Amino acid sequence: MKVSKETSAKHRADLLKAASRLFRERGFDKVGIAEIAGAAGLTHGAFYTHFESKEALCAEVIAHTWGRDGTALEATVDWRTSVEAYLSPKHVRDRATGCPFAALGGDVPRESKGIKTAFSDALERSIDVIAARLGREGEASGREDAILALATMVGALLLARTAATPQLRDDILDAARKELLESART
Amino acid sequence: MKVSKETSAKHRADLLKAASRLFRERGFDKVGIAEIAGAAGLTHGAFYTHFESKEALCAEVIAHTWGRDGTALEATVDWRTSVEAYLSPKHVRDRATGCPFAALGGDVPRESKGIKTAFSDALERSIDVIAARLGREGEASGREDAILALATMVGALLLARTAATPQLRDDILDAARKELLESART
DNA sequence: TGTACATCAGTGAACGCGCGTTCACTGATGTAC
DNA sequence: TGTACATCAGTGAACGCGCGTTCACTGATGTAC
Repeated sequence: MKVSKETSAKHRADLLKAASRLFRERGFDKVGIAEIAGAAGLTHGAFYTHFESKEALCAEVIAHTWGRDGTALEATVDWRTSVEAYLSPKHVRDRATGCPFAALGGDVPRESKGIKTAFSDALERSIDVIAARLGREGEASGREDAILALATMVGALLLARTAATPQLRDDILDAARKELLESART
Repeated sequence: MKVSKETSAKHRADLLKAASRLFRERGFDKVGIAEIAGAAGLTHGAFYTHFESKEALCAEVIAHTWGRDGTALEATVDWRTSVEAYLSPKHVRDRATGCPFAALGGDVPRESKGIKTAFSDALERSIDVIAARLGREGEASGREDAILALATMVGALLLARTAATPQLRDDILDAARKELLESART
């Protein structure tokens, strides 16, 4: 049965939201259309009135995910607090609501061009955002520092998530946190 | 038809080798048993005389991959050369023969416990190897430095592989290389 | 404002396909005599 | 050393299953009068 325009728009947003969480938690391949639709309170058939294909959804999800509950890097809190939240056991656990770079970055090179482009654009924007936060008054090295900080954080989070023991996980988080907060103080 | 013990052992090694390359290139989910068997010159049925299941293969592949053409971190060349090889456009391109942490690290948290354990063990060993290479005469901070270096390298390689332009790719590689070679000189 | 009707978001059965896995069979290997 | 036979690695057809996608149908929406 038909629903109102507002309801339909909400359903589309719900599909994106559900896909964003599920993809980050389990990857593009391990989540089906039916499960995404179900999480949004719909059946799988309705999915195709909102998206042309699963691949189209993936690309749109990527563009959509940043600016939501994503990286915690664009937050209004100070840099130190952002780094501590990023490199926390909680973020290691909460893949579904965490950083998309760490959750999906490894999958992107295997996917289609549309997905790769959307991801790369988000990466460029994130670098700019971090550079703006790190940069002290027209410093030329802003971009380089931002890239280095992002790479270290993403790498540490990724490896921490593969650690089988809390000990190893915390060693990784601690090593990265120490470095990032020290270099920020300079 | 039956084959000799030596041939059978070679077939098993060939299956592991083919799976190691294919998994790193395309991930566990996007590679099928038939394709792995085919790459090893066998049919899919033969696979099950060597491995109990695909999952069992995955776990064994992880344990098997390090110490082969893996990370380039255990090489006989000096540290600077290792870092430059790791953070090179060639390594960005050659996923199939490159670092398993960057290629499969993102998938590991989604997989079974056996896979996670195998991966975590390899991570511990790699940290030790790097610590031994970095450590200067009984330095206490060896492990921490090793973790930081590995996280930065893995994060940079992962992000560089998602970059849609050579410009962004090289910016990422350059930023990480600069940092790693500077901090090694101290 | 009220009525008639075209639109179209959502439903659920159905499809083709590829995957992991099983199994009856084959024939070379390697062992027992 | 030579022969007979049990073993078992490899083959390829077949299986059940879940997936992405399609489509005839439904009925509430929203528009034309």
